[in-house]
Amino acid sequence: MKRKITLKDIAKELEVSISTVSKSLKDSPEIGEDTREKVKAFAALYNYKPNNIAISLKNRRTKNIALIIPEIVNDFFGEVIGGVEQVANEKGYNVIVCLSNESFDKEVVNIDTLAHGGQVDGFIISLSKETMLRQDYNHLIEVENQGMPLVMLDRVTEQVLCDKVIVDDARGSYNAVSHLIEQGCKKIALITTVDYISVGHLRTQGYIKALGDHGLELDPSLIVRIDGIAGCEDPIKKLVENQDIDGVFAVNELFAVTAMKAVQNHGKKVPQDVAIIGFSDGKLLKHATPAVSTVSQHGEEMGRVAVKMLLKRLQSDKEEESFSTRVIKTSLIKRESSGS
Amino acid sequence: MKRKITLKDIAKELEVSISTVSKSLKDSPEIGEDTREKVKAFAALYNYKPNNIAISLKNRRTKNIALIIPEIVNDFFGEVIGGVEQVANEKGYNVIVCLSNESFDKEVVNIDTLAHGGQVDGFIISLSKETMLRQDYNHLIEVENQGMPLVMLDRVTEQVLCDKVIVDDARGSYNAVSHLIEQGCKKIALITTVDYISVGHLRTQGYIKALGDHGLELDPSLIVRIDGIAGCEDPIKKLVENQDIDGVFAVNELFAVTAMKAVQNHGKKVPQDVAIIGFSDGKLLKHATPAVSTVSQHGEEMGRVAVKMLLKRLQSDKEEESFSTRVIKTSLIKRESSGS
DNA sequence: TGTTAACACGAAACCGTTATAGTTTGTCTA
DNA sequence: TAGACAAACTATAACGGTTTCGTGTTAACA
Repeated sequence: MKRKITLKDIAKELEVSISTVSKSLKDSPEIGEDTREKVKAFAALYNYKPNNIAISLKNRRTKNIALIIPEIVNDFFGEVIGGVEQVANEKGYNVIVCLSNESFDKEVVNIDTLAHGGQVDGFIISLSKETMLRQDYNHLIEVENQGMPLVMLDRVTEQVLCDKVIVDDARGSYNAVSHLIEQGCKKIALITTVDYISVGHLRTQGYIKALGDHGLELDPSLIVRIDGIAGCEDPIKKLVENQDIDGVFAVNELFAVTAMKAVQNHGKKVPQDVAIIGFSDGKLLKHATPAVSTVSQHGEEMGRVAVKMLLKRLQSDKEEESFSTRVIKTSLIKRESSGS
Repeated sequence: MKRKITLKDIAKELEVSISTVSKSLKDSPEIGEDTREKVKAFAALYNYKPNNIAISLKNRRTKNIALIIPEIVNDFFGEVIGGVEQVANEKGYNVIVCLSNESFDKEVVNIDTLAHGGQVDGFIISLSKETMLRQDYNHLIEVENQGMPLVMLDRVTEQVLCDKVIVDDARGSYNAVSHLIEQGCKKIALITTVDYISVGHLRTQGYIKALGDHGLELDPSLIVRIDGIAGCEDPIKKLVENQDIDGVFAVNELFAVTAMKAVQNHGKKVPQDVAIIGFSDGKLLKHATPAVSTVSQHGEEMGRVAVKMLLKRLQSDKEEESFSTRVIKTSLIKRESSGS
C-alpha cells in the first residue's frame, strides 16, 4: 500500500511546521497569505486529503452511523437503506449496514462491536424477530447508557426509550380493510404474522377494528398467523381452499402475492371473485398480474427521517431532552387486485 | 456522550502503566501472571473494548471495506450485499455500503472520499451505468495506483486491471435461449439493455449464438433494446402485440415480468402460447404467476467470492502478482413460464 | 562476591490531526 | 531606545492504542 501524503510530508517538503500546514489548509488568518497559498497549492497538487481516521480519533466522532436491519432481500428494507444513505451522505456521514438476519445474537454482536469499538456515532435499528420474541433489549439500553443516540425504525419496542420512526400500522391496515369492504367484500381473510412482531400485531388490530366499524363479524377462522417466511404456502392454500372468502388482507408483500397465487390456482379470479390487498410497496406487488393494491409505508421516507433524527441528536451537545416518535403516514395504493 | 473506558483509565485505577495494561490484555508473556489476571478481570468488569479508531490509526488499516453498487432496489444487488456482509463480518471487517444511483459523479465522490480519507482498506464495486457509458475509469485507476485493492463485480470493464467476479453472461443466456428452443420455440424475442452495459451486451451475444447453433434465423425485429428502467412497458408492449412470437428471453427480472404481463394482457397464455425466461433470480420471477424460469447468477455467492478475493489481497503483504477473474457459474432455474 | 540472565514492568515514540500555548521577528510608540 | 504589540510561525500536548527499548529487581552461577 503506497502511503498517502500527510501533513508531515507537506511540512517537510515546504520546510515549514506541521501546524503551519494544518492552519494554512484551514484558511487560518494566523498564517501569512503567501505561505497559505503556497501550502494550498502544494496540497492540491499532491491531492492531499486529511486522514479521517486521525480526525476521528482527535474529535472522538467518526462520522459513521450504523444501520442494523433484519434482512435485505425485502424491498422495504432496501428502500430504507436508500433513504438513510441518501441523507447521511449529504451530511457527510457514511453508513455501515449490518444484517442481523433476524438473529438476536448477531444483532447483539454487531451492536457491541460497533458501539464499544467506537466505530460509529449512532445507530438506526430495526429489531430482529428473535429479539422481539425474547424481549431482551439490554444491548440497546446499554448503547443508550453510553450516551450514543439510537433511533428505532419500524420494528420497535416501548421497552427502550429513544427516538422512533414508525408507520401507523393500525390505521394503514384499517384503511386497507375498509377499502376492501367498500368494494363489497364481506368475508375478508387476514394473513398476518405471529403476534410478537410489533407491526404484525398492530396491523391485525387495524383489521379487527375495520370489520367492527363496518358492522362485519370477526371470524377467527379467517385469520391465519404465519411464523416464518419459509412455509407460508401451505396454510395460505388451506385458507383459500377451505374458506369461502371474497377478500384478503395480507400484512406483507410475500403473503399477498402467495395468496393471490393460491386464489388463482384455485380457479378464482382476482379481483372479481376475491379482492386482495397487501402491505409495503415493493416490486412484488407492483409487477404482479394483476397488480396488487397495497398500503405503502414509504420506506425511503422513513429512512430519511430516521437519519435526520439521529443527526439532530449527534449535532446538539445538550443531552437528554425528551424522545419523540415520528409516525409516517401510510398511503393506500389502489391497483387492479382490489377492483376498479 | 459518556466517555468509554480506556487503557489509561485502567492503568490509573490499578496503578500500573499503560503498557502493562495493553500487554496484559494481549496475553503477553512479558507480564506476570497475577498482574495479567488482575488487569483482565478489571477490564472485563468494566467491559473494556479497545478503540478501533486508535488501532486503525496505528496500524494504518481500518478493517472496513467499501461496497459500491448502482442501486439497491434490485434483488441481485441485495443478494450481493448479503454475501459480502456475511464473509466480511466473519473476518472482522465492516462493510460500508454506498449507492452510486447509476451516477458517475456520485461514484467518483464516494470513492475519492473513502479512498483518500483512509476510511476503508479496499473496494468492491459494480459500475454505474453512467460510468460505463462515459468509459471514464480514472477514479478507479487512481485507487489502484494508491495500492488499494479493488474488486469489480458483475458490471466490469477490461480497462481497469484488477480482480473481478463475473458470471458467464454469454453462456447463461445461451443456455436460457437453448432451453426455449428445446421447448419448441421458433420465434424468440430478446428484451435487452443498451449495449454499453457489459452484461447486457454479453447476454445479447449468448442469444445470438444460441439461435445460430440451433439453426434459427436472427430476426432483428424481435430484439428490443431498452435504455432506462422507467419506460420499458411501451416498447415491450409494442413488441408483444406486433410480432408473432412464441418465446421471450429478457435480460433482467423487470423486463421478464413486464413482458409476461404484456403477453397475458394480449390474450395469450404463458407458457402455452409464449414461453418466457428471465435473468437473475429475484423474488419477482419466483413469485410471479406463473413462476418465471430464469438464469440464476448467484448474487450471494458472487459477493462472498468478491470479499474473499479482496481480503486475500489485503492480507498478503507482497503486492502486484497477477489479477484474476472468477467466473461464477450460472444455473438455469426451470419454472412454469417455460413449459413443463 | 561479583557477573549475568531472566523476569516484570515502565518510558517513550509513533500513527495523523488539531488546538493551545509559546517564540521569534519587526514595527510603532512614548 | 526600551517597551508594547501585532504578525507569522513553531512547539507541544492531546486523542487511544501498540511496540520497541530500557531499567530495576531477583535469582542462579562461577
